[in-house]
Amino acid sequence: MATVKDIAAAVGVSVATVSNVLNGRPNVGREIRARVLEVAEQLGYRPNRAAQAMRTGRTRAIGLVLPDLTNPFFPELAQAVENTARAAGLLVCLVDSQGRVEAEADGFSLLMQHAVDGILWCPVGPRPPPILRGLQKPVVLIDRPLPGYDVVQSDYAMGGRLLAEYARRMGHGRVGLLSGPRRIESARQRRDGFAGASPRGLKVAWEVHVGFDGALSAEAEAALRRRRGATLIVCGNDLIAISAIRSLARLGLRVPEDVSVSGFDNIRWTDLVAPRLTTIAQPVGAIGAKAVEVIRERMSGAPHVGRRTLFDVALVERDSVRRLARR
Amino acid sequence: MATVKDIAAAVGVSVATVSNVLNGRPNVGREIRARVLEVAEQLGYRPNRAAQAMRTGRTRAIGLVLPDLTNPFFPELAQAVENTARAAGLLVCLVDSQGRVEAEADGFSLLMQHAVDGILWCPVGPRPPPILRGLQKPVVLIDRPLPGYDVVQSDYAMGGRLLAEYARRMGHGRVGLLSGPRRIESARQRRDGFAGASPRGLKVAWEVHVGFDGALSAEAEAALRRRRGATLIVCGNDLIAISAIRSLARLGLRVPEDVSVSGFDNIRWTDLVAPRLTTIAQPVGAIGAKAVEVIRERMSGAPHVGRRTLFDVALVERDSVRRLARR
DNA sequence: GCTGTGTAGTGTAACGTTTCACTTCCGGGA
DNA sequence: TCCCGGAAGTGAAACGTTACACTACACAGC
Repeated sequence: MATVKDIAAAVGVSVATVSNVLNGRPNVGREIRARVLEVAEQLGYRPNRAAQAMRTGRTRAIGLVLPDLTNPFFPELAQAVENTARAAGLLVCLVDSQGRVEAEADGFSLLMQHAVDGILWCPVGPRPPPILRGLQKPVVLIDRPLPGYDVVQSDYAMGGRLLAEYARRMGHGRVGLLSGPRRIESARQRRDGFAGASPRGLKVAWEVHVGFDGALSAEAEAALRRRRGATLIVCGNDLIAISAIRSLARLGLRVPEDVSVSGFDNIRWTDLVAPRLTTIAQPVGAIGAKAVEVIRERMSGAPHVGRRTLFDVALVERDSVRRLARR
Repeated sequence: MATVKDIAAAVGVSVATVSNVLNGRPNVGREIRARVLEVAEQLGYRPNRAAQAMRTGRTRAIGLVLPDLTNPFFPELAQAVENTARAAGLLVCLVDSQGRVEAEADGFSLLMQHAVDGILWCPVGPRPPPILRGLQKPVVLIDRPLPGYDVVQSDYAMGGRLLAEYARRMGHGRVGLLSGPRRIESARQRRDGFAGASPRGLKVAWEVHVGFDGALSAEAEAALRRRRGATLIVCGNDLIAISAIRSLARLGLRVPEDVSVSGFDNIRWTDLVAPRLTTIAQPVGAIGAKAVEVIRERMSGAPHVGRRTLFDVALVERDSVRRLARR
């Protein structure tokens, strides 16, 4: 591959001048500038990123650390991040921790060795791993806030509120909660948004916490069996909702005729399952794009302010929640 | 961050010796070796990949170029690839081309600038883009073969055969094909496997090609409306099958009571849709892991032999194909 | 005592780029 | 005529690592 040296030799100037041209510095005359650009083009010159990285300490690559690509929320996010980043000339380095903090730490270590310029991170745990302490590169959180970090996410409180109001409007008085993990902040926000909205006459009969991957614990199964008067099961995300529907089906209960179920995320395929899922849609693509934008600002020196960027969400009404007759 | 120089200074040897220890070269005595390792550990030394890359020309990073993370086959694949790669100390750089060859080419350019050691690629087009001509790094194809490249994929011919035999066994005599894109080799393999198996008494009544993303063309909709005696619709993948089921539902047809549908891939959620999809399962995780293994061999000098690694697939019998009464 | 061989360790150039400090040249003002 | 300032361009060091060519030394065999 062609190097600055080759260009310099071809044009008959010094490598310093070539570098100056390539980096748009002003101290080069018109003609030489033009010549250099021309030759670079025609030699198919591409800067050697490793050499640049070595000299400048910047790699023009970012890390994307995700908990589980198997949850359809994340591929969509990753796609948006990658596309936005590539448009800005940034390479995306992927880590999928499969929900394990040790894998996450390994991933960070790898990313740090490669000296990525910044990290987009959706954390699995409630606190940053020690290895991040020694990182002087910007980190921007996606979807799940952690104290002291910038974060880009949906307005989950709004989502919870929307759901609560909708439940009331549809005549539901007692609901059961199949919430996401206790230690994941975004799960808590959804839950608190719902519980906190509490329109008159809406009561949370019970609550069980389960994983976001939709695997139901024995406790959750038991809760679905008993139900204690709940006419609507409000689930922490769509995966949980789909699992709940299946579980209810095994109990001989039909959704929404016998019991209603709501989801959260509006992942693709939620309108393909039966019944089609009523859920909260979030602008995943916009979140990914915004996250890249934020980290780019941070990479170019913007101060870290622990800022939270929120996106509006919307109720998507489909078939899994039934309107109850007014008593 | 600590460098070899720091270690050398701390131990009181030359940087060359430190490097020799770190790279497991033999010409260092026991004691010094131990000292160096100890100090490296305690200084939290991590090799600077950029500097290594510069010196050796190897980055210990690989590219993963995918057509569409939105298709559930690929996240699962990406997860397997990333995990296997990370276990081998390799960083995965992601490109999602959204099915566009220009985006694919951009991605390659980016990966080449960053000098990845190899590329895992699931191509969207029928031929490699020109930019790949100038690449001297190994490329291994995943899922979709291209002439002259190594490829790791499922035995799609076997899948097609399995499906054909099953169809016959279930009493279906005339089938319609909703095949994947004509120009994608893996789609062709599935199709040919099915059509080529042709047990006695099994007839392909019609065939329409559609995209792997499950968006049905007007022609496809029309074919589903007419059906021309087909009792089973054999779909190129699960996304197509799910779309077909929806489309049939809009026509007032129930699956499998009125018409049967089969899928391909066994993506997650296929047992959540209604009816649960009968399909062909492929070992996605194993494919991803194997692909990493193959590219690692290639990276360490194994010759390029245009080798094809095939994985067995299996029929997953669920509810979307009905047994027909023997006439 | 000499040569040969093997082990342990070192000095330093090189990879491709950026950047600081420097030189050279030219024109204008005093 | 001399000096100054700015514009245009250059030399070379530096980033962290590796690897080649080398030295120093000990010891065995004759």
